[in-house]
Formats: sequence, C-alpha cells, structure tokens
Amino acid sequence: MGAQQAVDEARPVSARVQRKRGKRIQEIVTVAAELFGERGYDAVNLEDVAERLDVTKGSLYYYFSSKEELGTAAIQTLGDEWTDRLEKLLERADGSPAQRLRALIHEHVTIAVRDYPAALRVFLVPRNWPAAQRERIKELRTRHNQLFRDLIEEGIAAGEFTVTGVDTVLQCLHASMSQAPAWCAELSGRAQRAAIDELTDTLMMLVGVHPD
Amino acid sequence: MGAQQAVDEARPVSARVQRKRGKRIQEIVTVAAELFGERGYDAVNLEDVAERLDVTKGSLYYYFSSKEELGTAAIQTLGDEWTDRLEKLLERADGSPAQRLRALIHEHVTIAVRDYPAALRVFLVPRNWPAAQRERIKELRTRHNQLFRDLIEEGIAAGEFTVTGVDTVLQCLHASMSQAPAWCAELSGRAQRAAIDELTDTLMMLVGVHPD
DNA sequence: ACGAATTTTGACTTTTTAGTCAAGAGTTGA
DNA sequence: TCAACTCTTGACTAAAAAGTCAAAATTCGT
Repeated sequence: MGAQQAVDEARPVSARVQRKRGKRIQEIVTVAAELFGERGYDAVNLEDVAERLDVTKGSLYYYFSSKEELGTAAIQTLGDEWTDRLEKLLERADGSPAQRLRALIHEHVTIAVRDYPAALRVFLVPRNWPAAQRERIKELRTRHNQLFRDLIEEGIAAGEFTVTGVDTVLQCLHASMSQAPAWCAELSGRAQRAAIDELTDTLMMLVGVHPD
Repeated sequence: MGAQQAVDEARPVSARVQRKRGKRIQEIVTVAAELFGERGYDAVNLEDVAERLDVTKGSLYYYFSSKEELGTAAIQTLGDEWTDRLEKLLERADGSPAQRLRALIHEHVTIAVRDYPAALRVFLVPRNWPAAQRERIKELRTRHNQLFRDLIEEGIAAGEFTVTGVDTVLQCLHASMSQAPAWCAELSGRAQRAAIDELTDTLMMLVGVHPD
C-alpha cells in the first residue's frame, strides 16, 4: 500500500519484523544524512540515495512519505546521537574549566571530523533546509551551545578565561568546527589526529588559553 | 538573435551602446550575486533573478548563455572588487603587525557583513557550485588568505603573535568571517558596528593578541 | 521622423526530480 | 509447503526550472 502507512506507529507486526524494519530505516537514514551533509538538502536527489543503498527510489517511499520526512529523520537521529556523546563526555570530565573545555572542543571536533565525516555537517552549515528542519537544527545548536556556554562562563568566573563576548566566541567556535570536516576531508589517520589537536589548541586561544 | 551572441566580444557597436550594455550586465550580475549569496547556486532560479530586475527570464539569456555563466560572472566581478578593497587597505595601513592585522580583519568583516550583506557570502560558504566555479572561488580564497598569512607571519617573526599553526588560524578566521553575515543579518546601525568590533577583537585572540 | 540596431517578451520545448502505484518477489510462521 | 505479510520494482504522472526563439517593443544615429 506504500506511502500512506510509511510511518504508522502502532502497526501490528511481529517483534522480529519490526526490528528488521527499524534496522533498514537506520541504514537509509545514515546514507541519506551522508548525502545531505555532502551536498545540502536541495542538491540531494532520492535516486542517488536509493542507488547508494542498491535499491530503487520507490522503496524509500515505503519507509518515508516524502523527502522532507527523510530529512527530518536524518536530523533527529544523528542529532540525538551527537548530543549524547557531548553530554556523556561532560559527565566523566573533571579538572579545571580550561581542561574540561579543551576536552569538550576536542570531542566535538573529533565527532564532526572523524566519526561522521560528512554526515553531521548537516547541522552545522545552514543549507536550504525547509523551515521545519531549520527549526530543529536551531534547537540542536542551542542545546550544544549551552554546554559550551556554561563551561566558558565558569572559566570566566574562575578568572581562567579572557573573553570579550561569550556569544561571539560561541559563534566563532561553531563556525570553525562546522568547516573543519571540509578542511580535514583528505587527511587520514595520523595527520587527521594532528589536525584535530591543532584545531583544538587554536580554538582554546579564543578564550585566552595558550597551549602548554 | 539571443543566446548565441550573448557574450561575443568583438561585436561592432557604438561606444555608447556598449557602455549601456555593460551597465545592464553589471545590474544583472549584482542582483544574481545577491540571490546566489542568500540561497546558494542550486536554489536560485532565473525566474526570480529576472523578477527582481523587473524583466523576464528570456532577457537574461540575451546577456548570458546559461545559468552557469551568470554564476561565473557574479563570482568574478564581486571577487575582484573585494580583493581590491583589501589590497588598498593594506597599502595605506601602518603600525605594528597587530594593528595592521586588526585593520585587515575589521575591513574584511565589514565588507562581508555591512557592505555586501548577502552577496559576497557567495565566496565564503562553499555551496553546490559547479566545478568550474568552485575552482575560481578557491583561487580567490587563496589570494585573500595570502594577505592574512603574510601579516601573521610578520607578527610571529616580530614576537607579537602566539600561533600554534598558521593554516589552522587562517581556517578559523575564514570560517568565522564567512558565517558572520548570517549572525549579523538582523542587526543594524549601531548594533551591527558593535558586533563587527567585537568579532574583530575575538578573532585577534586567535593570534594571541588581547584587546587593550 | 524614420530605418536599423538593440532589447525584451511570452509562449514554447526539454530536462530533471519528487512522488504514485499496481504488480511481483521475497519472508515468515504455521 | 502454503498463505499471509512484507518489501521492492519499474513504469508512470506532475511540477518546477533551464533553455529557445520568432515576433514585438524600444532605443539609437542620422
């Protein structure tokens, strides 16, 4: 029956089939997010997504009722995963605000550059997303920013950081991290790790903390 | 006869008519660049460009033989203008490397944020440009980067700057400036000038120079 | 003011891509 | 093995946007 029931929630099926379906959806979302990240929303066509998955376009519409819905799913899933990692890192991090901020920046850059090469750029560089998704991306960014903001303000209070304006620092942090995946695209292994470390050091300069 | 002779070079016409034609082309290019900057290459349709100019699409094809050619013209014209302003500033700038770098950053941000609100973002955020134009954008960026690089290296030699890696600093500078127009979009007048100043101060931190 | 050169128009074709769907292939549990 | 359920296909439609062009409108030089 196709699109109508693409995202029905309470559909009675066996647990096993349901699991399989969920896995397939994840596969699709992952591939779609990669492409959205590489090219931006507009420039991705579903035929390409399908091709990467070795299926045809029609099959995508069995799981998602529109391109927009697929976009939303990509943003949702990957965004949650990302936020989780940052929050978990902060839970186990200790040391001075500078040490914790360095760890947070490092984790953030690592995620963007190494772990999700193109996929998560989706969130960082605003492309031509439909309004609904832009809203979601903005929410996510606010959540991430809050993690950084709290830490930076703690560091200022402790007299460790020299910051002219917290918001401006956040913008620069965000902008730099968002373009990092593009710079580091060709690098691999050792060189990439070095680039991530150097970027982390450089970004710490924004709050007045020099390396060493 | 339309498209065929859209960009013929040696067409025999009177000087006056030739001038008029050139002016019209500039008008079109300016409007097109604005739209490309706002939405990215893909998302701009020529009907919209034409509408902003109060003409119809067919008319654009009298001057440009394709959308791609219009894109190239936009990049070329605006890029030259921008580079000119930066080079002129450096000619008349004096003082320490820090003072000159601050002036250069300030000028660059001012151009991007205030003088060409959306237009020149074309160069800064990589969108889905066809390969040929991507090449041009890269060239332009290299030229701009060189201006910054020379100054930063001078400042390092003079012992004024603390920099872990020049390339990484350039990337962060570039990334931050490229997203600045988006942050400052709503601001106007006094608030915008303040934002530009604060961004300049914050970016100077990247080379280890604190305000005051 | 008039003929020639230039510019604009709007209806046209073509291409691309989102979205639909009936029919068939594959899976599952009994 | 069979019937019901699930998934995939490929040919289809629809809409949007690039690109074309003959004819009409405008502007120019004399």
